[in-house]
Amino acid sequence: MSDDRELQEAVARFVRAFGLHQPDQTPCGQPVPVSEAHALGELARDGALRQSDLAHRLRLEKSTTSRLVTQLINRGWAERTPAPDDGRGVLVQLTPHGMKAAARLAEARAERFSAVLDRVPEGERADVLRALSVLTEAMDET
Amino acid sequence: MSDDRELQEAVARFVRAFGLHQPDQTPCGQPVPVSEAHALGELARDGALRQSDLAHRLRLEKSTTSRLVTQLINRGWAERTPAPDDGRGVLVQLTPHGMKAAARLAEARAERFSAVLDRVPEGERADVLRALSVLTEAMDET
DNA sequence: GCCGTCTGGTTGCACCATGCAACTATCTAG
DNA sequence: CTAGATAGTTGCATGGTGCAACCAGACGGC
Repeated sequence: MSDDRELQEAVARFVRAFGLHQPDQTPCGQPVPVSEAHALGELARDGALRQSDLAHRLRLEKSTTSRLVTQLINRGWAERTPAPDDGRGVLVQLTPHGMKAAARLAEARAERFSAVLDRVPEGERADVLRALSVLTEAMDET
Repeated sequence: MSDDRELQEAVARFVRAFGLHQPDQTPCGQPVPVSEAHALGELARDGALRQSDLAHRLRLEKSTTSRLVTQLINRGWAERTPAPDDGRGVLVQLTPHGMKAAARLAEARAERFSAVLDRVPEGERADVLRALSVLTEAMDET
C-alpha cells in the first residue's frame, strides 16, 4: 500500500526543507562546508581518529576523506600525526582552533534545532526523536 | 535541554545513513543524479511546470534549475516549451521517455523504502511517517 | 630473511551541484 | 513610452565524490 509512497515523499520533502543542497554552508547557516562540519563533529566528540576510521564514520571513500582532512588542516582546524602503532596510518586531531570552530558550529546547530523543536508540539518531541532514530537504524540495516 | 543535541545527532546520522553524499546516484541505487531525481519526481507528479516554479519547489536558484532542466533534456527526459501566458517563461514537461525514467525511479524508491519500513516495527510505522512530516513542517517554518 | 598480498593514504581524472553576477527578453506600472 | 521587476541563460568560482593508479608499511607463509 501507500506507506512506502508517503515515506518517500516525506523524506524528499525533509531533505529539501533541511537545505542539504547547499555545498558551502551548513543547513544551520554556518559558512562551513557540510562535509567539514560532519568531520568536525566527529573529531570534536571523539578526539583523535584514524583517517580510515573517520572515512568509515562519514561513509566516504578514503580519497575523499584524505582531501577533506587536508582542507581542515588548511583552515588550521586539524593536524595529522603518524599513527603510533601503524607506520602507514595517520591520526587526525583537532587543533585548539578547530575545537573552537566545532564549538561554534555546535552552538549554531543547537540554536537551529532548538528553534525547530519549538515548532514541534511539546508532546510530540520525544516521538520525533525516536522516529528518526528508528528510521536511521532501519536504513542502516538495509 | 539535550533534546536539541539528540536531534542534531539523530539528523546527522540520518543524513549519512541515507547516503545523500553520493552526487551521481540516488540513495536508492539508481544511476541518476540526486537533483535530477527530485526534479523528475515533481514533474512526474504534477505534469508541466514553469521552470521558476520547479526552482521554488526544489529550493534551488534559477540558474541551477536552468542547467538541471537542460540536463534532463539532454537525456531526452524533458522538453521546454514557451509558456503560453508569459513570453519570458518556459514550461518544462516530461517526455514519454522521462515518464518511464520517473517510473523506474519511483519503483526503486518504493523498493528501498519498503525494505526500510520492513525493519521498522509494525506499530511504529505511522509514528515514523508522522514524525517526519512534523519535523519537516517545523523546519519549513524556521 | 623474502616474496606475495593486504591495507592506509595520496593524487590524477571525470563528473555532479550550487550560487552569484551580468546580460537579454519580456512584462507591468505610471 | 519609460523605469523597474521578473524569467531564464551563461560565465565563473567553489565544493563534493568516487574510481583507478600508485606508494609505503604491515603480515603471513616458506
